[in-house]
Amino acid sequence: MCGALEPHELVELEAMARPVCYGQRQQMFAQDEPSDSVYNLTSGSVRLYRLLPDGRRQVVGFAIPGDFLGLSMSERTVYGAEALTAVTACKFNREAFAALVDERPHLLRRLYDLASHELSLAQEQMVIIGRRTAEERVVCFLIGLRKRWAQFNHNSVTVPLPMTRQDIADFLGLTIETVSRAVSKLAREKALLVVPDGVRLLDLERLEKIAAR
Amino acid sequence: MCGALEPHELVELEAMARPVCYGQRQQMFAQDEPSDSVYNLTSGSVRLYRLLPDGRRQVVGFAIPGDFLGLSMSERTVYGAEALTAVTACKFNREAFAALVDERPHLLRRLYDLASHELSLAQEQMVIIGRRTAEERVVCFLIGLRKRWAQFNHNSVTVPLPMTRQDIADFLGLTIETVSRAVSKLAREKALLVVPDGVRLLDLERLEKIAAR
DNA sequence: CGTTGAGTTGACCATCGTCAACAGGAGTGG
DNA sequence: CCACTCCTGTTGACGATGGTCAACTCAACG
Repeated sequence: MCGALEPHELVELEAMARPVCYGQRQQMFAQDEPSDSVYNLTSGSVRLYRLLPDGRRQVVGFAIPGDFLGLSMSERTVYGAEALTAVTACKFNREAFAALVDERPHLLRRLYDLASHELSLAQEQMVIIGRRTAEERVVCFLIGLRKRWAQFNHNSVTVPLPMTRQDIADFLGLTIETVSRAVSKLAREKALLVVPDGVRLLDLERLEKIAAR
Repeated sequence: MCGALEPHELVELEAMARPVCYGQRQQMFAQDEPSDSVYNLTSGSVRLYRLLPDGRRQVVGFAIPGDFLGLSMSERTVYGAEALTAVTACKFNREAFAALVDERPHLLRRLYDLASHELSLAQEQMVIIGRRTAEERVVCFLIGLRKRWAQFNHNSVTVPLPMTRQDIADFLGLTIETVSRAVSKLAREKALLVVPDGVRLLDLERLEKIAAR
C-alpha cells in the first residue's frame, strides 16, 4: 500500500502511526466490535476468524508482516484478529486514517484495489474449499503461504506455520485429523519434511503439480 | 450505489450509460480478458464464474437487478459473466467511469464499501461451503437469494431460480445430484414446493432454523 | 415421433468426519 | 529431578455424508 504514497505522504502517515505489540494468543480485536483502528503488521503473524452463531469458528485468513488489518472501513469489525506469535504493528486511529484517505483519492484508490484483490483471493479460497480434496487443499495452502512469505526470505523452501493444525483445518474446511493425515502422507512420500513450527517443501515440482490440477 | 449520488451526478452518470441487452446463455464478458466496461444490471440475472486450469468451473456468484458487474477496476476481468435469462443492463465505458470516480471521492468511497461488503459475503460463503452439510448449504442459498430478491417483490415466499442445478451445485461446492436430492427431501417434508424455475418456501421458520444452525 | 438437455432417483463406494487411544513437549509442583 | 497435567498432534477403526455411475422421466423442439 505504501507504494502508492509520495514521500511527504509517507511522513504524514508515519506521524499518525503508533507502534503496538501483542503477546502470543493475545486478541488484537474481536469480531463485531466498533472498529476504531487500522493496523499494519510489521512482525509476527495473526489469525483472522469469524464466530458462527453456534460458537464454532471459521478462520478466514492469516496475516503476515506487511498486511493491513481492519481496512474494511465499516462501523464494526467483520472478523476477529488474534496474534499467533508475538506481534508488532503500526496502529492508526481510524478517524485520522479515514480523514487522510478522504483528502488523498489515490490512497483510497489503492485501498479499493487492495479490497478487490482480497475479494479475488477469497473467491479462489471458495474454489479450493468447494472443489478440491483434502490433500489438494493442504498443498494449496502450503504453496500459497510460501508465496506470501517469499517477499521476505526469498525463495526459501521452508514454510513457517505459526498457526495450529486446528487453525489450518478451520481455514480449509477440514478437521484437524484430516490435515494431520494429509501432512503425514506427504511427509511419508518425501514431498515435504515436518520441522518445528513449519514444513520444508522437498519436492516442489510434485507439490506444484498437485496444487495446479 | 446510486444512493451515494447527488441528483446532478446521477444525470452525469446517466449520460454515460449505454443500455445493452443480452439473450439467454449469452456471455457478457469472459474471464481474464481486458476489462473495458462496467455494468449495472437492470433486469434479468447473471452467473459469475471462474474457470479452473483443468477446465472445470466454479460459480462465484449470481447477479440480480441492481448489482454491479466488473467493478474490480483491475486491468483484466477476474471472472466471466453469462446471462441466465434475457438481461438488460447499463454499460459504462470503463475509462469514463474511472474518470468520473476519480473526481468524485465519495463515489470511490462508495465503491470501496461495496467491495468490502462483497468480501464479507465471500467469507460467509467460505464458511457455508467449508462447514455445512449439503442440506444446510442449499437452504442457506435459498434463504440468501430470497433476501436479495426481497428488495423487489417484497417479502414474497417464492424464490426464482433462473440458474440450473449445475450452477447451484458449482456455487455450493456440491454435485448436481446432491442438490437435487436435498431439494427433493425438503419438498417431501413440505418445507418447500418446487415450482417452474423456482421454489416456494412453505415452512420459512423451519428453513431459517436450518440456515441459522 | 425422435432427439436433446435438465432434472430426479437409486445403488454403490470413497473420502472424510467421528471417536478413541496414544505420543511427545511444556509447564508446574513436590 | 521426577511425577503430573495439559495441550497439541498423530494414528487407527469405523461409519456417514456425499460423489460416481447409471437408468429413467419429462418438457421443449425440430
